[in-house]
Amino acid sequence: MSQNKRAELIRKALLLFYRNGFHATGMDLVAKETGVSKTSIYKHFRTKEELVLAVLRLRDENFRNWLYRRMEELAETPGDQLLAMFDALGEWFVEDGFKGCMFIKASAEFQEREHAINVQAYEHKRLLVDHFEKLARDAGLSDPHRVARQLLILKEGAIVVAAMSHAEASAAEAKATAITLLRS
Amino acid sequence: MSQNKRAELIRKALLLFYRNGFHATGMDLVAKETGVSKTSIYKHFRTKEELVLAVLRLRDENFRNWLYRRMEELAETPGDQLLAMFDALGEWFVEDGFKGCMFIKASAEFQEREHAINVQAYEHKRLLVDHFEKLARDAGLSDPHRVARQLLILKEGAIVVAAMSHAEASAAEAKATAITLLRS
DNA sequence: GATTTCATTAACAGATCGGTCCACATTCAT
DNA sequence: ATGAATGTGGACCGATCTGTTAATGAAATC
Repeated sequence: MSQNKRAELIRKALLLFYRNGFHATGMDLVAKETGVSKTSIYKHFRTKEELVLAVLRLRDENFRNWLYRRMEELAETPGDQLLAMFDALGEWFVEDGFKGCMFIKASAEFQEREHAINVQAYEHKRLLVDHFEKLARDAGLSDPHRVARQLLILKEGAIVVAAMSHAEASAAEAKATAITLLRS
Repeated sequence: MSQNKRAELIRKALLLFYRNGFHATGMDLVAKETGVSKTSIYKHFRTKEELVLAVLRLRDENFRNWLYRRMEELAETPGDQLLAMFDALGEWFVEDGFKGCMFIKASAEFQEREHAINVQAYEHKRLLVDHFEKLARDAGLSDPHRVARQLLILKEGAIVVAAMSHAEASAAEAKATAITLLRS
């Protein structure tokens, strides 16, 4: 299997897991939908868990790249970029395939805290917070670490509310909260 | 099976589903751990889904009762009670069995938005928002509905962050955000 | 062109899934 | 005591789960 086909397999598996959930998506379905036989899949991933981890790595890369780029496109200064994150999220919420945060869902399905999947999901959030903190520091805010974590809470909350109730408004509400936060 | 045993079954099933997840907890395990045979379980619940729904009803009742009572115990005025919610959440986060929000996890595992389980999870959040809104109105805040939804976002975000990283600090961070919000 | 190598596939394990059937134990009215 | 009714548990059902094996096809090397 070429590197291309491997990447394509991960890409398609991501869509399946995102749409149907991890436990609810069997490897037979993955094989059928990707057109790659189970034997070939298991040649490259020793277990389903390894495939899930590869999918989460791809998701982390895609999501952070998209979010960071969109934040830069929507605002100039670091402070405005932090606020623009919620505009970017609002765009995501109204996309057709939006189904909430894949890492929250992964964390919900694999509960043991030591589990590699949970560790990776947490790593994704840590990278986000680090980025927020850098922006907050560049914006000259007094407690960048604290602000970054508060913004993470607002982001996660907005995603959860949007996923459960199709309430695109949650992005705007979280942004309004962030504005009062950054002005305080 | 008496009404008592039925309630006991739901109570024990709740712990299993909360700890292990819904799909990952089979009915055989439920039978084994509750000491009730599958035949008896299926006499009272036609499907696993019905049992899950009963569990979520119990969880909704328990959680809201606990939260509302704790908010009242911790603060006198409606405005302070809204803030005290985050102190109550902080107490929850450090409890031994804390594993995040059961409704977020249910919603993550049963994705179809029309699914009865999702509808019920959303109903839980709606009842919370209604309560927040009532308190916000009693506190004389200018836009109670908006504030209530912003507080919901903060609550969900704090829970998600706490569940993924054992960061009890998230309750305090969310509270600090809420304070700036209510003062603005 | 023969042979080695590798990838792919269908079929198959063994376990577990949600859900059912049946034989039996218990209770109750007669 | 006896018959009907009810509740219970363990064995069982087909489907599906993750993961493997054996046979096949194609491509590459000599």
